[in-house]
Amino acid sequence: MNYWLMKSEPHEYGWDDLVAEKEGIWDGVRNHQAANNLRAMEKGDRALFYHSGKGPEAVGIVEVSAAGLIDPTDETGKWPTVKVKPIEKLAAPVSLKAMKADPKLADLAIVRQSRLSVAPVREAEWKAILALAGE
DNA sequence: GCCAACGTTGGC
DNA sequence: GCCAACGTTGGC
Repeated sequence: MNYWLMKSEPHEYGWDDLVAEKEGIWDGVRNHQAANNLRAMEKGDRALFYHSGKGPEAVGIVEVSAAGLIDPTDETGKWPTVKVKPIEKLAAPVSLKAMKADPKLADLAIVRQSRLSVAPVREAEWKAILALAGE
């Protein structure tokens, strides 16, 4: 089981949109580092759903429901994607500020490189974030 | 193949 | 709205 963090602008595609759809496809990634992370995902992996922009915070947990897909919006047929489904909304959202303030999360990929839209999360980091969420 | 210029993303 | 970080493009 691997853990990830997936970032989205809530105005473009937010947690509520995913819940309404029941399953979402994570298309539109055109960044090699993020794409490599998408390729490394396996069905059953868990990811934090993170809202970027104003008041950036992790809001929910999703599960990878299909992995190893090709982005249907990609004309070249090369960029990867996955499908995710919502598991649960966090009891309390975890702000980027709170993550940055936690010494256990000092090496978190998203803290170190804010522009990465799909980032790995270590198991210890995952647990630390859930603790911050009051889970 | 290097590097400067430019564009985009995302936090503040 | 600004700026830092990063990626991409294009001239040489």
